[in-house]
Amino acid sequence: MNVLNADKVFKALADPGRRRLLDQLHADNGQTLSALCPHLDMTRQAVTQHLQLLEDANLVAVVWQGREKLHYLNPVPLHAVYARWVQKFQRSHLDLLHDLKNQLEGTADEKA
Amino acid sequence: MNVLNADKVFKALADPGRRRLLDQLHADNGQTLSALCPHLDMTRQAVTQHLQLLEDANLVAVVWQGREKLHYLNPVPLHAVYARWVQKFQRSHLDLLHDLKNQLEGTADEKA
DNA sequence: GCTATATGCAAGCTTTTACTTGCATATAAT
DNA sequence: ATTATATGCAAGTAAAAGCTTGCATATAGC
Repeated sequence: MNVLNADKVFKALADPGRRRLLDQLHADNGQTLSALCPHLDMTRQAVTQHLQLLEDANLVAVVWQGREKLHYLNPVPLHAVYARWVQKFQRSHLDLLHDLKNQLEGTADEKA
Repeated sequence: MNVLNADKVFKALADPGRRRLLDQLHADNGQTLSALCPHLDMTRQAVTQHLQLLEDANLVAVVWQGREKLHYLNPVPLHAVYARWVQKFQRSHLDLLHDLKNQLEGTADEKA
């Protein structure tokens, strides 16, 4: 639960503004709040709130340098999400078409 | 935009009930609405609404069979999310610690 | 045909989310 | 010291999300 709080991570990713912030940091890691603001068509305070959620989800880490707040990406939770939510659901016999085919033909996997 | 509507997918994944539904389908693909309900401590109508969002995000496909509505997982959008949002952010020189080190030491990547 | 089962549709309520405005504080520059 | 820059904190509003209740409809079984 330490590295992956799925709920916080997915909720953090569920907002287009926050995804944009991640892209922004990807383009140039370690940006300050004021550097990030101009990209987002909302007030600085709103951006702060979004960044706070990203931080809570452990997707972004902050380093203070004097009066400046530097933001750094943390890729770990994304990878954890991948391991838990993407790999698990990948293809194999869980494939939609495979199951549909079985269903329609009554081929296999019957209950009894 | 056809296969990946990132916004719909992430918003769909942002709810614990909906993630639970996906897990449920992963355990047993092709379940009916009534089969899915008992796991979710909410009314059938609420579950319907969640499933509708999953369908809109293209994470679940529905096949009608008489009066029964069968739900099937579709792993494709999850994989698309992976390609766009996980792979891109993975390690390499974007690593948090690497950047922090540079920042503190003033090693490289200076603006001018 | 009648009753039970599986589901849909829609209005309304409650909570959460996104955002704003206004003011406060700390660091830096001159 | 004074002024400008970078940010925080908090209350308030508006919109969206989650869920419920109540009624309607269609398929299935007897």
